[in-house]
Amino acid sequence: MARILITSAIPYINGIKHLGNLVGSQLPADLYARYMRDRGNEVMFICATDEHGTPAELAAAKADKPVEEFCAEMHQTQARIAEGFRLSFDHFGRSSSPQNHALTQHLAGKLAEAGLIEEVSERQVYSHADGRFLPDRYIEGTCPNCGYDKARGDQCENCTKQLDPTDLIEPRSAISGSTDLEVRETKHLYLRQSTMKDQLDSWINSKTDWPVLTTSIAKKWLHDGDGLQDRGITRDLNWGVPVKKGNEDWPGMEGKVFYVWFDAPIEYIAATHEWADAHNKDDADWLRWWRTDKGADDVRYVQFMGKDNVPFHTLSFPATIMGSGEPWKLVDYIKSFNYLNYDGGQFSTSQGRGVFQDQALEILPADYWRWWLLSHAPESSDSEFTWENFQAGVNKDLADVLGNFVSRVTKFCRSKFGEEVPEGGTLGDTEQTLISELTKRIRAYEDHMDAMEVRKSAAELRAIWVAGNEYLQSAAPWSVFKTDPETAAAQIRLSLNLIRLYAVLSEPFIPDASARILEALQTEDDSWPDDIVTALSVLPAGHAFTVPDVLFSKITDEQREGWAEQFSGTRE
RNA sequence: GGGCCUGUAGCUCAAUUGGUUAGAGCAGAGCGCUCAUAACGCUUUGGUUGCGGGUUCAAGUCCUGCCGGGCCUACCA
Repeated sequence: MARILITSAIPYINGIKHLGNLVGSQLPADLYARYMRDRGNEVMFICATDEHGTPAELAAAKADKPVEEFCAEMHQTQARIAEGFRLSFDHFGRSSSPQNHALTQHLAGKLAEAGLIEEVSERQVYSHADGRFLPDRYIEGTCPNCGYDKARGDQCENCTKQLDPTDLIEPRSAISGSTDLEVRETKHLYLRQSTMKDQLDSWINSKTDWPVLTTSIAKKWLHDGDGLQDRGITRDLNWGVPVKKGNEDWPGMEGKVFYVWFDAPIEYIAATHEWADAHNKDDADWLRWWRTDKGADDVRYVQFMGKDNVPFHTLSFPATIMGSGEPWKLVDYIKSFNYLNYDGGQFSTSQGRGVFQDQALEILPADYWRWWLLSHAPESSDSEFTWENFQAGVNKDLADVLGNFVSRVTKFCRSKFGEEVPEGGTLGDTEQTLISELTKRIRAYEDHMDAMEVRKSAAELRAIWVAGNEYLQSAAPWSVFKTDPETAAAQIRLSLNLIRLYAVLSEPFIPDASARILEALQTEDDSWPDDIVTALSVLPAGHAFTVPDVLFSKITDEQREGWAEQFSGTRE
């Protein structure tokens, strides 16, 4: 039994996320966590909300709520949605937790002791009307290069020229529109990750099994231009982790907080601490996942994230961990994803384009989304959601191939033998053929799941479902029954056991349907089929079951057309 | 501008890292079955692998030049 630590990139707090966010990290992480648990491993699956930063403050202001209250409510909302999608986090934490405050401050103190923190005085734009310093992107003005009047302070979207906010002609706040801006001197802490470049480089180079997407992004940041740059890890904001050196005040840093990208990944660790506290456990219980000197040396740590998160997880966070000089667990494998597009364009939060997570759950059960999204996960390149593909995939795979198989077997049994597993008869060559095919396919499924090959796993699972229909067609118990009911009984006994096997194998993808099948079969035996023959004899002759309701009803053309219309434009 | 990824059947994707005749699912066509959610099974149509050069006994795979799509480019996260 292995110990697997799994983290999903933590979703930002400023609103409800769309399906792209789900398929890019949380859903595949959940698939892997469920599978690893099903295989009997000890799993710690952690996620959280990422709550700090300017956008959170602005979203709270827009909602006319104090930021603490806004974040607390939105955390609850996101937690409910995660529950709705059956994301099986061991803990869903908050980056604003006291545990994260303490750990972030502690690690900053350690980095300072190691000489890896530098104080830098810099000039930032302050807006009197907004009462805050403005990040470059929140300053708008006329581009000095092309004259575009909505250029942002970091870059002109029109001519793509990189800008400094002070380059802008007639700069104004993007928040309030105020032109009452002032350049102020302010002091910030920088993480001297440039001094760790070689260490990070050799670490990345040692990860030869990582996806190209992951390592190429890391190498680009390490070697591009002047190489890895130092990074500011503090901000002039109210909402965040106050800058401290461990428990001590940090002279000159009063009123400042750590930058959200500094404290967000630390929350992976702190959330595990939150988990321990929430379950009345000791520090040792969470430290054994994270400290290699306290039991974590045999932990395999896997991170899931969208490609936009890769630099922070391959460079900044490892620099924090390594630089601390303490034996915190470094990530062993990073599974990164491309983006999911919506019907020919990007999902857009601001334009309300695409399907948001709360809306998805309102129109269809979680399993529909889980199956389609995972079987189309954007692994090798961006992938695309269209209503036609979604309808076709869900109807064919879930309703016709799997759902109908369960239906035809249980209903046939009920009509010919009653609602219990029939006895008598023996198995023949057709059954041997099925068993050898299942054995081969299930081992392939395990290999793909172990390798986190999401789409290939889904395709193999589907092929396993298809094998059941092929078997029924060649065994044809409905004709055999007319002349040889004993043999038909043996065939149906095997088929009923096959349904249980499907429930077990499918659990990581479609946990609700899996549970409903096991309930209908009136069994709690969900053990993994290490041996197929054994697994196909779990339900003995005489075992009672019930015929389940339709597992997956089909998406109609009318529904599809209605939803395509409903989600094309602005969110209600 | 720079870097990276990507382009394979009408659609969504494979192809053991250079090795037989480029494979699956969906959609289309034909046949079969009648237990089942008009479901299932079998057979089948469909490709000059974006385009042009090159290396090689051998190229979807490597090199090069175009064309198209996408992402990142460090103060949104």
